Amino acid sequence: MSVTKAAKKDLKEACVRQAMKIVDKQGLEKLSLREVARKLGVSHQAPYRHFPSRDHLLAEMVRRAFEDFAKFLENREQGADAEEDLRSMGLAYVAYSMKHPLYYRLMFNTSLPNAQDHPEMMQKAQFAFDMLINGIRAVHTVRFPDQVEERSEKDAFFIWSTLHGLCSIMESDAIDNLREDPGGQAEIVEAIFERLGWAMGHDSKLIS
Amino acid sequence: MSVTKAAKKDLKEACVRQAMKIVDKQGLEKLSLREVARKLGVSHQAPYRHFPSRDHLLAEMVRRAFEDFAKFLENREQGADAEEDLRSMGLAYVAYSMKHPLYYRLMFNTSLPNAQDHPEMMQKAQFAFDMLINGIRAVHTVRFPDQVEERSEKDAFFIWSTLHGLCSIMESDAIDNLREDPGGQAEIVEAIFERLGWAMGHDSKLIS
DNA sequence: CGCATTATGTTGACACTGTCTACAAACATT
DNA sequence: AATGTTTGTAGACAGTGTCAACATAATGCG
Repeated sequence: MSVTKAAKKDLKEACVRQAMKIVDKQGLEKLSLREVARKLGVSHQAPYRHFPSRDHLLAEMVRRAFEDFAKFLENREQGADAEEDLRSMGLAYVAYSMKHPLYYRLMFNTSLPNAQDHPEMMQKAQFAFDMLINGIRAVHTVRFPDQVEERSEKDAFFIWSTLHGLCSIMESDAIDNLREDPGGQAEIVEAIFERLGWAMGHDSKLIS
Repeated sequence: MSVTKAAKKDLKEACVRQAMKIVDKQGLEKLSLREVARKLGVSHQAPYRHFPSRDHLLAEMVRRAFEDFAKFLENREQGADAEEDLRSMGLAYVAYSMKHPLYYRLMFNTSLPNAQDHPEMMQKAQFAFDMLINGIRAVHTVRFPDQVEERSEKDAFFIWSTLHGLCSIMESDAIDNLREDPGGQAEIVEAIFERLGWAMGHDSKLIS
């Protein structure tokens, strides 16, 4: 059996791959170390030689998900200007959460008991967040050159909050359950990006 | 033992209360029907006379959380005008998530395998969402009287996304972990509400 | 090479969990 | 009081994470 062979070669790698496959097919709840071992044709204790506990396997999966996520964001098609490019990154964010909903949940919905016990994981998360901040800085450098640092971080949390909320809500089917006129998540996504643009482009001197 | 007495009186009620207590103290993961029964001094099968499965107990807890949440939103201090009142509701939303983080997770982060199997729960969720939409309608009736229906639902999803994302992110300690200058979630909350206001108050005739 | 140390995998056990079945007690209704 | 229904109990089964003791394969060193 090829799987078993792969396991013999590098069980740690095989465990992670198999765990990802299980999460992808059966959801996070059904993931168990014992089933990973079973599917790989090894004893139920074999994975423990490579992961001190179930949470450590989880953390490694989250780390990879962040890595994959960041790579996906980087490979987006670049926009014409900074603003277009930021929008493109936002759309890529949402696209990823819809393409890999379980990886997305892995990253943002998995409550690791103590996240700071897994620093490599946090580092990848930080990297993804920095991508967002840099995109925003690029926009503000053009639009509000004298307020770049003042605005960027706050805008980053604002945009991230909105996108994360949107993705979480979309994944829960809440949109179709709560709307009177269901269908068309795309319509909602478009409306939200429109409003994000309004909030970002706001120049306080114009209105208040 | 008073707990046992209470259990004898109405075991179903006692189960829910005890389960809430456990979730509050030990987190969602540590919640088990058997421990609920143990703490109540009954056999491990007794709760099954009142809940067909663990998920049904979960669903009942979520239902109550939504009820409690809606009540909390209703009891906010009313704002002077519609706009102030909507802001007050948003702040109450965030305040609740910080005051009862585990109930909040119960509502929005608990992945019930099949949510539509628990209609009473969904109904309470719908009720809470309707409160938000009505608050927004009140604002638009004043501000954009000719676009109320056109804007309200989309704004509702926008605001909800942002608030939900904000609460999720705050609960995960990500803010303090990702910021260079940690501390002061309040600062972030304020910035986000400011931007929500910008996006809401936007009149397309003014800018584009 | 051969031996010793280490890394890796196996087996069995323990304490948990949710849930099924079979039984007993308590209660209500006729 | 007899009967049937609701409610709680006891035991079993399959599943889980994890610990301890053992076996084997790989590695490095004399």
